Amino acid sequence: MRKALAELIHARLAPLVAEFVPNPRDFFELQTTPDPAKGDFALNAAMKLAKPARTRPLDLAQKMVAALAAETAWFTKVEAVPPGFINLFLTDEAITRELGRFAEDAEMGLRRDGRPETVVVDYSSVNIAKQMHVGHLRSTIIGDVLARVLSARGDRVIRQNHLGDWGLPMAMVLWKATPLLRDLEAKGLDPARELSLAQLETLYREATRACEAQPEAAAACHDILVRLQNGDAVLLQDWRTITRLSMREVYRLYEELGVLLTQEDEAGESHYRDSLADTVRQIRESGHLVESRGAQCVFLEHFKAKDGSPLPVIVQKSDGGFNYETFDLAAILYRIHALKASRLIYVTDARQALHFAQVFDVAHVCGWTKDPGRPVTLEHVPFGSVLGEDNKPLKTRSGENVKLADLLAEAVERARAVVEEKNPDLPEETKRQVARMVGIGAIKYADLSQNRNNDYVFSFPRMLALQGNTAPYLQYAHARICSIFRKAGLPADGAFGPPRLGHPAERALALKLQELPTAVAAVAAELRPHTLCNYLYELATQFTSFYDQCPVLTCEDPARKQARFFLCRLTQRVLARGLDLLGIDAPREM
RNA sequence: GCGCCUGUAGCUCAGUUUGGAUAGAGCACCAGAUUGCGGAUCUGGUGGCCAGAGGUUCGAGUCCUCUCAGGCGCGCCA
Repeated sequence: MRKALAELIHARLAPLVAEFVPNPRDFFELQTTPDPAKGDFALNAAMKLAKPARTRPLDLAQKMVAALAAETAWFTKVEAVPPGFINLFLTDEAITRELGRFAEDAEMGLRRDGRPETVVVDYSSVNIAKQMHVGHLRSTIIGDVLARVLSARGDRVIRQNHLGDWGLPMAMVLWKATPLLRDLEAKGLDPARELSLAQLETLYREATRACEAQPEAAAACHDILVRLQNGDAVLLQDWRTITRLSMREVYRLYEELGVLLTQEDEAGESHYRDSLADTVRQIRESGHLVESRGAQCVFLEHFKAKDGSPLPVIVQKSDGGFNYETFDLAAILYRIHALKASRLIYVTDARQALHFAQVFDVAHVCGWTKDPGRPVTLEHVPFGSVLGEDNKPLKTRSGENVKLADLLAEAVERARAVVEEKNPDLPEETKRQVARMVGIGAIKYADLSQNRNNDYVFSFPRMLALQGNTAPYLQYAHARICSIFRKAGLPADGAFGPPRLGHPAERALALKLQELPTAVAAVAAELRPHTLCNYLYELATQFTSFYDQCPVLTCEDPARKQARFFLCRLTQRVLARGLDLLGIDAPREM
C-alpha cells in the first residue's frame, strides 16, 4: 500500500517542484500521523521544499493539495494545515483494495526492489572445545534474524560461522587431549563416543592454569600450535576429532534454539590457514605494509595508541605467526572473491568495534572493496552485553559463564509452569511442545526486542510476562486467532472475505497489517531486529482491541462476518510470518 | 590521555541514522467494562526541566559544541 501510494504521490507532486530540486522523491516520504484526526498519512514535503521553491510552506502545501484533490479513488480528503503539513485521508475502498492485494501476495510484500545482493552474515562464531554460554547468545540470535530477513527480502544470503578453531586455545586443548585420545585408541574406543564437550572444556581450563604457572607448559603448547599450523598429520587428525565432537553439541543447541546454521556454514580460522601468507602479500603489494618492532603492520590514520603514537594493525607477528586480524582480512578476501559477496555483515559484540573498524579500514585502503567490479560494503553490527540483575555481566554464583544449555532448560521449565497454570487441560505432549516454543521464544524475543546497542538485563520473569512486549503475548494473540477458526469449524487457511470496513477498529487493523513490509525493510536497512518486534507488538495490540470491539463468531451480518474472518486470518498470517522471521515458533494453541 | 557506546515516567524500554504536529508503550498505582467469540482481555487516568548548558533552525529527544555521570576499548590473546 505504501508503495502504491508513494508512486501516486510522486507522479502528481514531482512536476510541481521538479525545477527546484533534483530528486523530488526524497521529499515525499509518507509519514504516520500523530492521531487519526490528522488523517492516515501525512507529507511534510511542502515545509522542506518551500525554501528552494522560494515560496511559503502553506502556499506550496495548498498547491500540492490541489494536485491530489482529483484522486477520489484514494482520498476522501486532502488538507493543508499550518505550518505546512499535508494530511491524507484514505477511502475505505483504497484500504480494502490494497489489503486484498497484500493478502494475495505469497511473499507478503517483503521482496525488495532492485537487484538481489549477495550478503554474507557472519555470526555465532563459537569456539571449539568450549561450551556455548551467554556470550554467544546475542550474536547467534541477532545474526540468525538478519539472515532470515535479508533472505526473505530476496537477497542471496550466505551464513558464515567463523569458528575459533586454529589459535593458541586450540593448541592448549590438544596438548591435554592428545594423550587421552591415544589412550582411548589403545583400548579400541571411539573418542567421539567417550568424550564430551564438557570434558574438553575442563582440559582447556587445566591447560590455561598450567601455562600460567609453568613456562615449559606454555612452550609445549606453543610448539603444538606451530606443528599443527605446519600440518602435522597426527595433530591434524586429533584436531578434526575434537572439532567434530565439539560442534556436535553446538548443533544440538542450535537446533533447540531454532538457529539455521549448519556444518556447511562453518568457515573458521582454519579455513583460511593456507591464505594467510597470501593475504599479507596482497597488503604488501598495495604498498601499505610496514615493519615495526619486527612485526608486519599497517598504520592507519585516525587510530592512536594510549600514548598518542600511531597504532598499528599487526597482520603478522614478529615470530612469523598470524593473529586474528589476519584471519579476518583473509576472510574478507574470500568472501569478496570466492563467495562474490557485495555486503559483509559481522554480528559481534560492541567491544570488538575497534578491531573491525581497523580491519575494514585496511580492506578499504588496500582497495579490496572497490576492486572486484562491484562496490563492497563492510558492516559491523555491534551489540551490548547480557547483564544479570545486579547490572554486571551475567555470571553464575561461582563467577562462571552461564551455560547456554542451562539457560534454555530453565526458560523451558519456567514456561512449562506458566502453561500448567494457565491451561492445565492441554494434553501432555502439547504442553511439552508449547513450553519449548514459549521458553525459547521468550529468550530470543527478549534479546531481539531491545535496541541492540544497549546492554540488557536478563530476567526470566520479564521475558515470560504475559502482558507487554514479550514473546508469550504475541504467541497468545496468534493462538487465540487459531482458536477462532477451530471454534468456527473452519480451516485456518480457508478463503475469507472480501475485506470490508465498518468499524474504526477494523480500519485501524487493516492499515496496521499492511505495514509489515515497512517494518521488515527497516530491519534490512538498519540491521536492527527490534523494529520488527515493535511492529508485531503494535499489531497484536491492535488486533486484541479489534477483537474486543468487533464480534466475529457471533456476528449477525454474513458479509461482515466474512470480512472479519479475513482480518483474523491475515493477522494470524502476519504474526506467524513475523515471528518466523524472528526465528520464533507460533503455537496454534497454548 | 584518546576513542566508541549509553543517559527519556518510580522501574524496564521505544522514539535519535533521514529534525516535523500534543514525547509513546509495558510494569506498578488509581478508576471503569464484563457471566467474556481464549479475562493470558479491553477502555480511561495519575506520572516527563528527554542528564546539564550553549548553539543551528520556521521547528530539536533527534543536528553541532562543551560539561557531568556510567559502561567498554586502546602494539603482537581471540
